Amino acid sequence: MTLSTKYSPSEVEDKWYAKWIENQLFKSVPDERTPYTIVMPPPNVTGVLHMGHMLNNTIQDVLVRRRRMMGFNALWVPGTDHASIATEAKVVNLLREQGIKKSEIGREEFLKHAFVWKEKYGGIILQQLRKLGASCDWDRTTFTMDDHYYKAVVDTFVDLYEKGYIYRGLRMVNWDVKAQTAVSDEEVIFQDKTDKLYYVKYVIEGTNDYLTVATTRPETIMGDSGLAIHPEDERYTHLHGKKVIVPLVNRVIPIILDEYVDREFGTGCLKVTPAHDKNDYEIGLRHNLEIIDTIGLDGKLNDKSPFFVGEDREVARKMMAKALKAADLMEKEEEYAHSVGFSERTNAVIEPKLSMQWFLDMKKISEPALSAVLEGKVNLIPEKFTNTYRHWMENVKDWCLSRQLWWGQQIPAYFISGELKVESGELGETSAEISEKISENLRENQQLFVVASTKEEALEKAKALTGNAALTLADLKQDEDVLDTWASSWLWPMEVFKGISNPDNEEFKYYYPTNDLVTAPEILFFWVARMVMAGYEYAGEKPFQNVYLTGIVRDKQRRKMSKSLGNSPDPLDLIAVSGADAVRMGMLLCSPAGNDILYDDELVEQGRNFANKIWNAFRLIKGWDIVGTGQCPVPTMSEMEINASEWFESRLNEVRKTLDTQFEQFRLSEALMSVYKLIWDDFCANYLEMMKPPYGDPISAAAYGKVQHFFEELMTILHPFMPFISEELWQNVRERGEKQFLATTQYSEIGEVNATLLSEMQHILEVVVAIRAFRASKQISPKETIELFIKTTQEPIFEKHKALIKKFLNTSEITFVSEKVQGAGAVMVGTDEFFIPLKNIDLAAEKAKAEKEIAYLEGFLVSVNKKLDNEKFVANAKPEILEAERKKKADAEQKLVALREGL
RNA sequence: GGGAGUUUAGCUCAGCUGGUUCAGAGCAUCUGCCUUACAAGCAGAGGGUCAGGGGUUCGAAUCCCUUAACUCCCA
Repeated sequence: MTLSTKYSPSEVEDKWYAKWIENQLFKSVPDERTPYTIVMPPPNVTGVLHMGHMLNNTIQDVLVRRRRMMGFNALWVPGTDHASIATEAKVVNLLREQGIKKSEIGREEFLKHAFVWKEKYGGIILQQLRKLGASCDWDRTTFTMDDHYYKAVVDTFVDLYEKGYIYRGLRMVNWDVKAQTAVSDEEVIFQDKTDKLYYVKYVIEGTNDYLTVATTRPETIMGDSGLAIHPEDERYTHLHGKKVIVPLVNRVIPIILDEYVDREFGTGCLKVTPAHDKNDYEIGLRHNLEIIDTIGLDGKLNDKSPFFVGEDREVARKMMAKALKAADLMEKEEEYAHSVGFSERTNAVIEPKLSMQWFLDMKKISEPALSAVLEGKVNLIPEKFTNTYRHWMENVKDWCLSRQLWWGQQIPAYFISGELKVESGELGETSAEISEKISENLRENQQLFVVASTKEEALEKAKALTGNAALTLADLKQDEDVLDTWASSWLWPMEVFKGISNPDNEEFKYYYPTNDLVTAPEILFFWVARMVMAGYEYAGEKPFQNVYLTGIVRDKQRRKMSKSLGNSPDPLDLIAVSGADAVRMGMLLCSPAGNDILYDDELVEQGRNFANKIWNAFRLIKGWDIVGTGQCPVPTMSEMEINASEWFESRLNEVRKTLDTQFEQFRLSEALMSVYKLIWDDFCANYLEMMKPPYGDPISAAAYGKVQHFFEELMTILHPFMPFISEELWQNVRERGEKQFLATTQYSEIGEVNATLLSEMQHILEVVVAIRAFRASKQISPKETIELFIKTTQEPIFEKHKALIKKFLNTSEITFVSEKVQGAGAVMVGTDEFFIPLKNIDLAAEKAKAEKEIAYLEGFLVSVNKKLDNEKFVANAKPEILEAERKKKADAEQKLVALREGL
């Protein structure tokens, strides 16, 4: 068999993934074993695989594969999120291309289109994850709008409402004019933008004087209902209690005093437009100002505005500026850089808008979620996120649950008759009047709407509420809005096991709480924290034990990967070129928990090189002729082979122990590095070189068996990181049955670590390196044999490993001496001395080298002696440290003696 | 403005409760090698006053204070 010197992953990866699936290796059903469960953060149904998914899912796969091999009943549940805003936007766009308007076809028809779209394009990402090697139980793939899931979300809403946690309220929301919905604070992205800052004149009533107000939004002037100054601003003390005239509109509004005003900003005068700015709304409430809503839901000026009706806010802004200039009410305008909120989904500038929404009171429900993390029932990894988490949870704001969309779970509130929505205040109403009206409505609403899981139940409730038995379904009108997507995904760890819709089922009891969650810190609050809340509220138990927060994948210049920058490689291309194993390894090697990873092609290259190294180790082993099989007498192993194998076994066990602790602490990149070095340095560079028979010679069956065994062991510990190449080589390193797979092979017990043997070999290998360096410095070719004299106090060790030294250093002869050898180059390792006879030795250079070493050691001795002569050190230092210092001293002294002798 | 975090070799990071031969790894760099497993490789080598300053201590990358730069979260 001739094998290429290069490993080609593409031939291998698809083959094994298909076999794993065909044999249902990733399927899990409850049994007597301990479960290990991960639920995948469900990607958007609209999504395509990007580098962030790659990192995140690689980590999950590593964790779950390892547990599977540790004998746990390992389960990784995949799924997708319906992502209301993002998906609805895609469907709307698609329909628009076909000339169909959402409003024309109506809700039912629209949802049909949406589902068709979802079936066709949704979940591509899950297909792509297979390329990465994701070992999910695909039969359990869940969608947040599956029937049972939909019902769970609706029932939860009803339950929370009945518990009094949900209320309706008029709030300033972030309005996305493009998507026609409110979006959460987290979905607003602030970006720096340069706009104009307009300085507008507000004439003081009854005078010719005016105040200048700086604003970026002159189109909201029509909604002004006050002008605020700081109470301690001496420039304006004389104006307290006065009134000003709104430019062009000619409405008279009061000057109010509020400490919110930043005296440094602009002129220190702030126009207050309660309907169109969050802070202004608050000020308006404090001062009982009018709320004049002049901008409609579409972002265009409405008929409450005296002019520019029907113009878009951006257009109206320019028109207003022009009109102000024409009326000589504009003092000046200047360039102004500020940060503006954009919708994450549609990129539209967010319009603060007052509207009626459903809210969840977070106070009560968030308490257990906070203490769970503080008490360590749920661990955040890395720990530093605990602070951020606490800070957020202690200042948690109520959750706006409603979204003005159709794609999602429709809010199960039924209005008994007529339209009750209060969009905003009427012209001329004060905020106090509006608040009063709202609470009136809420009181009224007690009779006017009911919340129920189904329309039929709602009807019963409505009848009971109104005492009107004649009510029919036609008298009920369900709220048009859907719930925020997070109001479905917060149930994810439970409802993937139907833990909400059928709480007593066996699967839920078995798999819940799950073990680890791997996600991005960006969604710590609006997803992770809420899952913990839901977990305690509905299962009385945390949803997971550990939350591993990954970093963000950036490019080399620390820029986020983004489509517009074009700095993100296509993960599938990467896999096609370098193989999934290489990509996985590249991503993992440089991603300690919580740190951003700076993606670079070099990382994947390192993965590819590693795969190739392993491949070539395999080729070497496969190429050996074996004697001792069949009829032939079984030759025993040589002493070197025995020593080498005992050493490697200890080394393997040592690393496996290290791996256990590294995994416990989620130090995955370190764990992978341990495996990397074990394979490359210990196995390939050392062990295989020790075991390798001279060219053309066969290897004994016994020795071969050892090598084969260790190679298999290495494949098992490599497998979670690089599942494909490890499976491929494990399958081929010896005969396997049809149904045997590395992916489901169980780890062996970790054996003993012989520390003496390890340090012994370490010393020998150090000697090898030192003498190789000596050879290199003297330009002695590796082919040239050397004679070696050893002066040591530990002769038995060198005697034991004589064959190894000979092989590694290409020595002709090894002789032990008790005196320094004249006319030879000298090398010192620890207190052992080595002499290599040379034809022409540069005595001066050797002498200079020795003197340099002596000078260093003398200096070193001074510092050690300083410590040992210090009474406080001797009195305070721990005994083992004292002991170590004394040994340093003795060793240095001994070395000095040897060096001085040499001179 | 409030809070948190980071700053260790050219790059990315380790370095636990202060103490082994004057700080480690991988990558990158340099030198020499196409030595029949692997040039996607082998054998070596160089590289850091641990951000600056001060303090505590017999002893500080590690603890405290301070300055600076950067990052994130909240307002």
